Amino acid sequence: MGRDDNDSSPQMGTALVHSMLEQRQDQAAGGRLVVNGGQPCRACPLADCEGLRQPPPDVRDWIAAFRHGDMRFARGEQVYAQATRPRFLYTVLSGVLMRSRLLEDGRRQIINFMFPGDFIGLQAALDAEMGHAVEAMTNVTLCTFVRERFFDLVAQQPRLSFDLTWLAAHEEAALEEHLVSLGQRNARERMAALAVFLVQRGIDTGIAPDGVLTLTVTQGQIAEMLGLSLVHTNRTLQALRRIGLVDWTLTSIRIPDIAAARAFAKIDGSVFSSRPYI
Amino acid sequence: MGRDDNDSSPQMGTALVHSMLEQRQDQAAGGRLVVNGGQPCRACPLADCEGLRQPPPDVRDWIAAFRHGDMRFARGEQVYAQATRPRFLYTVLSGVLMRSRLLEDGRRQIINFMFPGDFIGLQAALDAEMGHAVEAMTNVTLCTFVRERFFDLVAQQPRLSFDLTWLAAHEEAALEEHLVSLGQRNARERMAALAVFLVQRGIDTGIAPDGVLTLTVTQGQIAEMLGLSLVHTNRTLQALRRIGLVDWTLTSIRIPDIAAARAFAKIDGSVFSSRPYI
DNA sequence: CGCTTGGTTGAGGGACCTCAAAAGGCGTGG
DNA sequence: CCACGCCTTTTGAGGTCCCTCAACCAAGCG
Repeated sequence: MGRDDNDSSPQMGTALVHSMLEQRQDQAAGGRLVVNGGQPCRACPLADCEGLRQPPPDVRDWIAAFRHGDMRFARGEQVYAQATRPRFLYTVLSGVLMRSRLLEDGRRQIINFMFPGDFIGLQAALDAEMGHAVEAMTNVTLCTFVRERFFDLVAQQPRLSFDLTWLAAHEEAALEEHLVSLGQRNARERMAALAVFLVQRGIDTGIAPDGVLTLTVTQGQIAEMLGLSLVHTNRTLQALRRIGLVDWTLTSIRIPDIAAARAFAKIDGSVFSSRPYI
Repeated sequence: MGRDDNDSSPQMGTALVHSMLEQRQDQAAGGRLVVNGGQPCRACPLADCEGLRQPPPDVRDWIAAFRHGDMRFARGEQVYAQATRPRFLYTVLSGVLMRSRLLEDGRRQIINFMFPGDFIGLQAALDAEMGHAVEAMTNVTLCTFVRERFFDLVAQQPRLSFDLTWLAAHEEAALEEHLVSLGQRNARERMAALAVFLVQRGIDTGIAPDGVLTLTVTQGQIAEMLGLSLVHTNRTLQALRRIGLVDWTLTSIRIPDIAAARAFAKIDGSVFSSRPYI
C-alpha cells in the first residue's frame, strides 16, 4: 500500500498535508455567516422533504430560537478541518458534504457523506477535537448552532435529544456498513454498495427524484472512499458500467436496477424509516 | 476475495449462516437473568474503575432504580443476534465483547470491541433491528436496562443523555479509525493499530494494568477484524513479533513500546479523557 | 494556446488470497 | 497412558486482485 497518486488533486505530498491541517474554519466564519432574523425556520427547506419527520410546531419554534444562523459553502470548501474544535454544530439544509480523515503521510480516507437533514459535529459537542475534516461536495447551506449551548438542547428538549441519539445511532450503522465493505467486499462489490448507498440517500432526501443522483464525484474521491487506487477504481467503474449494473459518471450516478445492485453487493435491505432532524 | 475459511470456527458455510441468524437472544434471557434487589449500584464494579468518570450520588441512585438487573454470558455466547430487536440495553460491567456483522454468504466482519463501561444497543433504542451481533469474548457481566424505558432516561436525566451522546460520538470516532485502517493501512499497520487500540482500551479500563492485555483472540478473529485471510494474518503476526513491535499470542497482547507501535501504524495520539458511563 | 483537472490505458510487480497439508495443544474416553 | 478428535497455528506453493509507474487523451479556461 502506501498510495500516493501525485497526479490527482485530492491526494498530495506530505508537504501539503500540514498546510491542509492548518487551514482553520475560522477564516470562513468571517464573511460567510448569515444570521436570519424573524422566524427563519418557517422557510426551512427541510420542511418540504418527504423523507424527514417534521417536528411539532412548538419544537420548531424552540429550534428557531436556538439556532444561530445559516452558512454557505461552495463545492470544495472546507467546513472545518481535522484536529480543530469548530465553534458550531450544523444541520445540512441543502447540498452534500463528505467527512474524511487524513494520515500523517498524506493518505486520506473518506469516511462518509452527509445529506440534507444530517447533523454535523456531534463529536465536538463534547470535549474532543474533530478526528476528521468536513468538506462540501456541492454548494451547501448549513444551519448553525452554537456549540456551547448544546447542553441546553439536551436539558430542555428531550425529544430532540432523543432524535439526536437516533441520528447518531444510524450514522454508526452506516459506518458499520462501510466497514463491512472495506473489510469483506472486493472492488466491484464495494463500488456497487457505495453507489446504492448514495443513490438511496439521494432518493430518501429528495435530491434524486428519478433514482438518478446528480452529484459530482471524481474517481479520485471514489478511490479514497473505497480504499482503492485511482487506476483500479477506474477499471472497476468501467467493469460495472459494462455489466450494466452501475453507470457512474463524473456528475451523476445511475443504477438501472437497484435491487440487482443490492443483491450483487450483498446488502441486506434495511430500509430506514423516516429520519428526524433538528 | 470471497473468503471462506471452512476450517476455522468463526467462519462457516452458507448453510450455517441461517441457523446463526436464527439464534435469538430470547433463549438466553431465560435462566440467565439475575435481578438484584436493594441498592445494586452500591456494589457496581465500575465504581472502582479509574478510567471512568463517576456519576454524582443522586444520579447513581436514579440509575439504580432505572436498571433492570444483571446478566452473565460465557465466552463465545451471543448476547443478541443480528437482525433482532433485543429487549434490553446494556452496560458492560466486566469482560470484553465484540460486535460483528454477517454477510449472506458467510463472510463476517468484526466491527469493534466493547470494554467495561461501554454502552451496548443504542442502535435499537429506536425503531430499527440491530445490524450486528454481539458476542462475549470472555465471561462477561452486563447491566441491563429495559429498552422501552429509554425515553424516560432522556427525559428525566439530561446529564445521562449528554453522556450517552458522548459515548456514541466516541464510538463513532473509533469506527472512523477502523475505517482508516481498512481503507488505507496495509496488513502490518492494521494489525499494529488494532493491537494498540485494544491494549490502550485495556489500560484505560484497568484490565491491562501492566500494559499487557490478557484476552483470548484467535487469529481467525483477528483476520475477521482486519479484513485479511487467516493465513496472511498468521504471517503478518509473525512478522510483527519478529520485528519486536507486537507480541500477540492466543491469550495475550503485549506491546513492548507503545509509542513505537503508534508511530508505526500512524495513529495520532488522540488521548481520551475519562469516559462517562451509565 | 498552454495550463489544469479528470479520465483512460498498458505493463509489470507485489501484497494478499486460496488450496492443501501438517503439527502443536488440550480435553475426552477407552 | 495412549488414542482420538477438535481447535488453532503453521508452512508451502501457486494464483490473482490490486498497486505502482508511466504515458496519453479529453475538456474547460484564461
